[in-house]
Amino acid sequence: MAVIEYDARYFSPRDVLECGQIFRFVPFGEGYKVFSADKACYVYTRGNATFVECDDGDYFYNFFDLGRDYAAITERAKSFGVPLLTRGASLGQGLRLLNQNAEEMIYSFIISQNNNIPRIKGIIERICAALGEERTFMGEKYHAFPTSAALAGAGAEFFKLIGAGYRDGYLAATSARIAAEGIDELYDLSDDDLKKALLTYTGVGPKVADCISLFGFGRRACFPVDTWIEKLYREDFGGTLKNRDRINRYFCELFGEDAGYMQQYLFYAKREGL
DNA sequence: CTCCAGGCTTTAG
DNA sequence: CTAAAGCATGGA
Repeated sequence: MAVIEYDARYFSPRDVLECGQIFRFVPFGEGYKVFSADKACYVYTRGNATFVECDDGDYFYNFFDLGRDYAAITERAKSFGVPLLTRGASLGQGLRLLNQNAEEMIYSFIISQNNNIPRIKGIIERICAALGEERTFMGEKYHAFPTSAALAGAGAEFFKLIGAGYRDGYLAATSARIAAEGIDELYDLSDDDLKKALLTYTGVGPKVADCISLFGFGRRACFPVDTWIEKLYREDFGGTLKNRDRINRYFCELFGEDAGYMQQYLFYAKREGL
């Protein structure tokens, strides 16, 4: 069992997990058990340090983005002089952007559309329980996120049955395509070309493509615009645009290379009612 | 009852 | 090109 230790000021399990970038985690012990692809870890804060216990230290070091300096990122966030962003970067100082499995992100965010986080978590949990390979971590069983082949084999009826709603067809079509083609060619594309490519998958629109790029491909310049961002755009930035693609362009130009981090601080701040 | 949730597809103008 | 209807589900 590998154990990673990190400065808790810039690594808060709660902030990292409860900000909507990941849907597979459960409260456990002093912190949480977190599941990604076919792996698991136990993350908790004790004193001034946050610990990650797992079987694959390299995977979770990268997963939690521990090679990156978030002191610099929060400082840059505060430099814009936007009250909501400053509050988000201050109270959400322990937030980090995760580097998650790309295929898991594709399916998870297709499910997320026009949906709420508790229900998204439930749908994903039922999919994993039914189709994911069984594994063991810390003496307890869990299920890996299913392969695209397993998802494709289940078909639309299965997704309907476990409560995915109208997204059943999207999941069936996209899993069938990925099971047949794979996604290897996506990794080398530029940000713009990756987004265009993602938009060709059934059930993936602009917002979902940005989430997949940001959380699944490490494209930190992406800025997903959802209902919360649209609201804070109006209320905290005095924005008047209505088209989400234009709002996306506005924020990307404003924040540049690390727009994705700023998006998370803003999303966090708005949802926490800061 | 209506409204909303990390929106997308389809159709109409 | 933009605008709007339709879409499943569950909680507030």
